[in-house]
Order: sequence, then structure tokens, then C-alpha cells
Amino acid sequence: MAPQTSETLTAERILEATEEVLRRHGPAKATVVDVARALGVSHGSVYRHFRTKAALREAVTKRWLDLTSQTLSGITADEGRAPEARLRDWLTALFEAKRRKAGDDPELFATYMVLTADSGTAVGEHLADLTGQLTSIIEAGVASGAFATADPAASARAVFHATGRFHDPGYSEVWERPGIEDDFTAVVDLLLHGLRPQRPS
Amino acid sequence: MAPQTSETLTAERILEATEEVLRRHGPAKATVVDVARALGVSHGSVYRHFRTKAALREAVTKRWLDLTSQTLSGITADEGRAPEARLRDWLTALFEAKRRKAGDDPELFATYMVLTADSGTAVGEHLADLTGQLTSIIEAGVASGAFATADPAASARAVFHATGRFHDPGYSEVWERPGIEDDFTAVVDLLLHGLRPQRPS
DNA sequence: CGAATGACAGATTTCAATATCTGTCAGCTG
DNA sequence: CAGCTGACAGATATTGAAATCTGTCATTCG
Repeated sequence: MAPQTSETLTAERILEATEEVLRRHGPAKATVVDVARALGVSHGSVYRHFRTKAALREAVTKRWLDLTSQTLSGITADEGRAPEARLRDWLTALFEAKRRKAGDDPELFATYMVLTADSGTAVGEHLADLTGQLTSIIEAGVASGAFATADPAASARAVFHATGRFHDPGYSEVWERPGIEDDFTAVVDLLLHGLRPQRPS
Repeated sequence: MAPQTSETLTAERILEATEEVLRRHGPAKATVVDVARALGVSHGSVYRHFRTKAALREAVTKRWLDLTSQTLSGITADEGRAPEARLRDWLTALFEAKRRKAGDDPELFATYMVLTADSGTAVGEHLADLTGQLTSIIEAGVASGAFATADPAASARAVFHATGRFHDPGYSEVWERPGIEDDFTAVVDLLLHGLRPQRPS
């Protein structure tokens, strides 16, 4: 039952084992002892790499959140494409990524909802990263004349807040409802229209 | 301890007592027996007016939700004013009403969050009522040329969804954060801009 | 000597026995 | 006799004792 490998015990291996234990047991019943058992070591060894259980949970959470950030950063960085198209694709990709995570493995998604709820700084940093990406797309749009705003960062926050229903985990149960695609499109259309200059000169 | 009055037992009196019991005990510990005790009757009498505890809870919830709807309907019905101003005021009033409820009595607000979470149709009807009011304001705007949209009801839903962060109870803890007013204004500005005709002819 | 162990104290969780609650209904009461 | 009561069965919640977990650290191991 204890898949003892002879590799050295690294933070990375502990995170992998933690993820697996969380997947199997859920957030309420996953213990540090379980993680240590999965690795074939004593739980004291785990505490050598992570000062507390909370720190271990936060590290796993950060890892999970970074997956999404990295996917989106591809769109953000693609500076050849028109900012309007990039903004729409970015928001769509965010929605789709979240929806897929929630739909494909609801229990794991619920697990991460619990983890993010009491994660210290990881979620805040994740949100800052995402709004930063949005800001960069909007700035490109302002530079090209596609968008008009006095404060790209504020507009980025507004766009992010306004699309919360389509990426905030708290709404995950509505993501399966019929018509959600239309709702998403309606909001994005309205926001893109709102970002356009008043009268294209 | 039992404030026995000689008035007849009506649904309305039961609802008042229920509200009071909920305020004192919270949603988890408020029982039908408590409500009956507060009224000085047996719990069997309460079941004469409400078939189940769930029905009683839903009736109290509906009562509470209707307060907000009625406040806003005043703005909706004020057809003398410009649709743009009405729309902004309506959204502001919704935000302020929710924020005041949450801020003034956090425990009662938390109680109603629990009640609404497992309310059958009451919440759905409330949301339909609110989006209906929004639709009516937007239709007035389309008629006056202030707004342009092919489908006012769809735009109303989009506006409602996009402002969820400022009225959805799930976000109540962010309503006290500094800067929330600016966030609200930024989103509303963007939406109002988005509703305006592309080129005023 | 650095990494890992396992016993330990205090905090948290589990579990089963006990108490309370929900919803019904036959009978009481004014 | 319309409205209310209170006993009841099954479901749910509370409680406190026992088990487990978290985080530490003196000791062991390679």
C-alpha cells in the first residue's frame, strides 16, 4: 500500500502526492499523515519541506491556479492579433478552462474551491496576474485605437468583475445551464462595445 | 416566556414570529417548535398554515426579497426621467440596498443567505422580477434613442449578470472593501457606454 | 553531519448513544 | 364543528468520550 520509491524526498514529489491524496479523500479528510503514508515516509519528513499543513495546501493550490494563468498567457502574449479578438478569446478561454475543470471532475473542483477559500495569498496573486494580463491586452487596444479608456488597469478590473459569473467558482453550478453560452456572449458583446471609442474618427 | 396574545393565528403572525426566531436563533437552530412557542401555540397549529417547514421558510424568504423589489420598482416606474439616469440609479439602489442589509445586520443577512440557498422558486421569481424591471428601463431607452439593442431582455440579463459582484450575496464580504465604489462605477460606466448607440445619428 | 524518525502534548475529528425535531392524526375544547 | 392540541414514529441534531491528527523535537540512521 505504500509505494516506496527510493528517490529523494523533494517538495515537488510531496505536492504530487498531496494532489493525489486530495483527489482520493477530499479536502476534509486529507491529512498530512495520509500524504506521508502515500510517500512511504514519516509525517515528520513532510514537515521538513512545508512548515504547516496550511502551507502545503497553499502550495498545491498555487500549482493548480498557475495552470490556468499559463494557458491564458499564451493569448495575452500573441501581440500579432487584434486586441479586440484577443480580449474576446482570452475571456472565452478563461470561461472554457474553468467550465471544463468544473464539469470534468466536479469533486476535484469542489476540493479546490475549499482550498482556495482559505488560501492566504495564492488566490489574490492569481487574480492580480489575470487582471494584469487583461490590462496588457487593453493597453495594446488603446495604442492601436481599438479601445478608448483613461485607465486601462481600471477597465481591466471592470471587465474582469463584469465577467465574474463566467469564471468565479461560486457560479460553477450555472455553467451547465442551457443558454449560458448566450449569456456569456451577450455580456462580452456589451463590454467590447463599451470599450470602443465613442465615435471612431 | 410565551407572549400569549388572544389574536387569531394568521399566516402573517406566524411569519412575523418566524422572522424573530430566525433573528434570535439563526437558520440552523430555528425550529418550528420555537416558532410555536413564541406564539404560545402548539407546533401542530403552525402546520395548519404551512404544510412543511420548508414552505414556512420560503414564505419568510419571499417576504424579505419583496422588500428590495418594491424599493426598486419606484425607480423603474418613474418614466419621467431619462433612461440612462434611471438605469444608473436603479443599479446603485440595488447595490446600496444589498450592502446596507449585509452591513447593518451581518448575522441576519447570513441567515437569509442560507434560506435563499435552498429556497425553491422564491429566488428565481425574485431574479425574474428584477430583470423584468431592467428590461422595462432599457426598452424605454431604446424608444428614446438613448440605448441601442436588438433584444432589450437579453441586454437586461447581460447588465444584471455583469453587475453580479455588486448584488449577489455571495460577494457580500467584498462590499466593505475600500475601492468597491470605484469598481462599481467603472463597471456601470462601461455597461452604459456599451448600451449607447454606436454612432448617434 | 544532515536527513529522517517516531513519541508526545494539545487540538481536532469521529462515532454512537441520547435528545430533539418534523410532520401526522385521533381526539379534545370552546 | 372549526380550530387546536399533544402523543407518536421516523428523521435529524447534539453531546461527550475515544480516536486521530498537527506540529515539535530529542534521538537514530546512513
